[in-house]
Amino acid sequence: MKNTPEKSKYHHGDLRTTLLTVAGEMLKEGGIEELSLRKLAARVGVSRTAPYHHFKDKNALLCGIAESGFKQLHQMNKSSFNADGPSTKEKFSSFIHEYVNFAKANPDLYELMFGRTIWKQENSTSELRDAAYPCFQYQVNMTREWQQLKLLNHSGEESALRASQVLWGTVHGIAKLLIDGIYTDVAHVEEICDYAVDMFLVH
Amino acid sequence: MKNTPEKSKYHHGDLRTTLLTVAGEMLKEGGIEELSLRKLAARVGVSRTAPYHHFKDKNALLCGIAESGFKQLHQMNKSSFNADGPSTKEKFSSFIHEYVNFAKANPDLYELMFGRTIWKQENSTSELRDAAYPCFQYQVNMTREWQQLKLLNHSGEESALRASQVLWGTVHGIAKLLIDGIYTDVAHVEEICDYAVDMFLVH
DNA sequence: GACTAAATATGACGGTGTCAAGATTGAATA
DNA sequence: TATTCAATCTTGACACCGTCATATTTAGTC
Repeated sequence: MKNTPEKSKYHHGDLRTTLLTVAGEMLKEGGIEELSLRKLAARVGVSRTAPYHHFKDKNALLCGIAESGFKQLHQMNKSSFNADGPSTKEKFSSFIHEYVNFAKANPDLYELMFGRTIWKQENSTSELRDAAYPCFQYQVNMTREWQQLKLLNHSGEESALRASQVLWGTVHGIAKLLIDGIYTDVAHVEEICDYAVDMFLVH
Repeated sequence: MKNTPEKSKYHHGDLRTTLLTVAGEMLKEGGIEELSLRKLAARVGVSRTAPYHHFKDKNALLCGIAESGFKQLHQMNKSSFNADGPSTKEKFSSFIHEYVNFAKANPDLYELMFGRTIWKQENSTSELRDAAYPCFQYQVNMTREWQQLKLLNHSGEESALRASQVLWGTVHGIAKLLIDGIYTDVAHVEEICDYAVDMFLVH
């Protein structure tokens, strides 16, 4: 029975999900550079090559981790945007803050999700793309609404796609500079985000 | 004589700079993942451990490459900002475009310069920081001037540092999303930059 | 010419991802 | 129930990698 998530005897029975879970833990503990297939296998208590029956290679495993990250991020955006209480302007501010804080709270996961390791040279799994693209698209949709409500500073012809690319670029850039250790004053993240919000809002 | 850059007989005589040059070439050709100390040594025609007499470890070599990258970037910003012809508004636009295009033209170098490999966990050389920090500071100075000329959209108390962090975040984020293969429509870079400029300018 | 320190080379170690081939197991079939 | 079979797991091996300890060669100085 595949559906008993309890540990079987010799055939692990649930290796795939276990690998993803433990790999996620290792990522959180020691960063991507501490995550090797061999250590992972050892920690799960399985031989070095056992993971290869569930993931084509290391890249596929990383894609699997990133995939769940995008689902998380997408969910976060949705529940924030669909909240009842706050005004649209507040929701825009929330998006900026929550996005950056997501990256700040899960630095290594975020690094993996948006790193070239996964995206460059056809490395991305189709499952990963199926999780990531809707997440990207949702950001465009949010931006379209903000734009239609005349919230965003801009002159000339409007484009939800372009505006979204700029907004996303901004939060992504701030997050990256923070995560990678270039913005060293982690304490001031909220101030930076507030300032970004203010620079984008029409006054 | 140290100052003869011609190839000596057995003692290379100029290994340090040669290593930096060739490593830069390899970076451009095959990306950071193709750049190993062993391949580099082989290509230069020297034993595997010879580089260790000129760089403490691989990280120090990478810092050396990044260092020259920051000097390039700094120089680019300076000459653009000090140009005689264009208006201040045009210079602001130039900064955005040139920054992103620098990253686009030297993707692997840029990746290295701002990657966690170099910056995380005390990896950065003091020489690297001496090249990078003035480059960062210059961006703050440019931003201060744009701010004083009331070019940038914003309400409330102004901060050159915060504004610069947001602007830098934006160009960095756009560059990264581009480089890492997430923005796949490389052809539209200029449009995205134009849109960013428009969103930041006061109207 | 002898000496010293810098520069280079060789050998070795532990680590990595991954492939090929064999062993074990659970489930379906006969 | 007995047999077969495919999925799963293990062992062994290979080619890389960064880096250390050690030996060798060379360039410059007294």
